[in-house]
Amino acid sequence: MVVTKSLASRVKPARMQPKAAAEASEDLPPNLGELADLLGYSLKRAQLRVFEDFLRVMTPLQLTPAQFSVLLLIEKNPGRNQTEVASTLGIQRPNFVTMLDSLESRGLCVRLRSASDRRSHVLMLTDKGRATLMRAKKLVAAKHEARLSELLGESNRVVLVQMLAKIAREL
Amino acid sequence: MVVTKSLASRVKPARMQPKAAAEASEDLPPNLGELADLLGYSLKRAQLRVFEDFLRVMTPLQLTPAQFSVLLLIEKNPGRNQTEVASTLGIQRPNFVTMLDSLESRGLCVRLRSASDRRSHVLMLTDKGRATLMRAKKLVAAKHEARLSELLGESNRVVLVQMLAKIAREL
DNA sequence: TATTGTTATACTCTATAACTATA
DNA sequence: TATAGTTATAGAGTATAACAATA
Repeated sequence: MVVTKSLASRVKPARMQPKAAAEASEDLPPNLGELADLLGYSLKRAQLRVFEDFLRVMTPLQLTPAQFSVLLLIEKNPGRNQTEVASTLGIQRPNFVTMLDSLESRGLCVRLRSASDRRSHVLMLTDKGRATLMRAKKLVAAKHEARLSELLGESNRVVLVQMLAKIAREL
Repeated sequence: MVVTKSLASRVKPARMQPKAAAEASEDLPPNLGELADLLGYSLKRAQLRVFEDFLRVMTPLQLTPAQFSVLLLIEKNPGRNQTEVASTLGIQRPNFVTMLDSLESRGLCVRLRSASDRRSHVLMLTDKGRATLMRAKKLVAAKHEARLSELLGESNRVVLVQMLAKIAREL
């Protein structure tokens, strides 16, 4: 690639690359350089890849990672209200309303008026929600986490999760 | 995020969970349960935390992680066109236009018409771009990556990056 | 007065189709 | 015909203010 002189003169030339000596870099993909050592960069790329694989595996059940986490949390903590579940997952309460609308309209969970505090909605899984979640867990374990375990080795996978949890907790 | 930091940092997460979480913890935060073992979950939470820290450290230079990665890639691979840089970073070409508009309007980089193919724009850093990037690198190394290294230990930090890169590459 | 769920809204990211100018 | 950069646009995800019902 040659640069027109009048335009190029506006910037300091970063060492003219000899056309023939441009060797590998002319037709090969760009070099990541220091980007490859940046934790945030590999973290983001890995997260996108993992979510992509999660969605692929979960296609038959049509559950996003966020929806799956909501169902898991309600199952483990039945009777909690929207504020509690949302804040545990780092979801803003207004945004959680739409998420719940979706899950409830699919018959996976219900909002029940609390008798002790009539402002709050107690969250519970339906039978269908429990059944769907059980199928989802099996899919995730058998096709998603298993694939990661195969790629990294199970002990490394566990170490990885613990390091990530530590970052989320303590950074 | 409603994660209590000071307390959580002192407590090693117990792998054993009480059988019925609902009864015992009416006033405690909900139990994450199986969520804590899901790689995708800790991956996402860690990624948000790391980007948050990056933005905090980068406040004086007003560079997002994405903008920083673009500047790094242009510095390392001067003379590449928009399509090459964007696709290397996993950015859609239409979205890259706005990003470049922003960086170019701040005088950090320039688009030059290629003489060999007048359709494409060759990307280069300006002097200001190089200076800003150098300051940014120093901030990231001294305040951001150093903090992660302190948290995990440098050798663990390197291992973590390599595992994440492997996921991004091979999953 | 404070809190729960909700509505409205806005801003960022991301994804796709289609246009233009070049090849 | 195909490609590079661009425009327009639409869909997620996320953040904040404010309101009604309830405490």
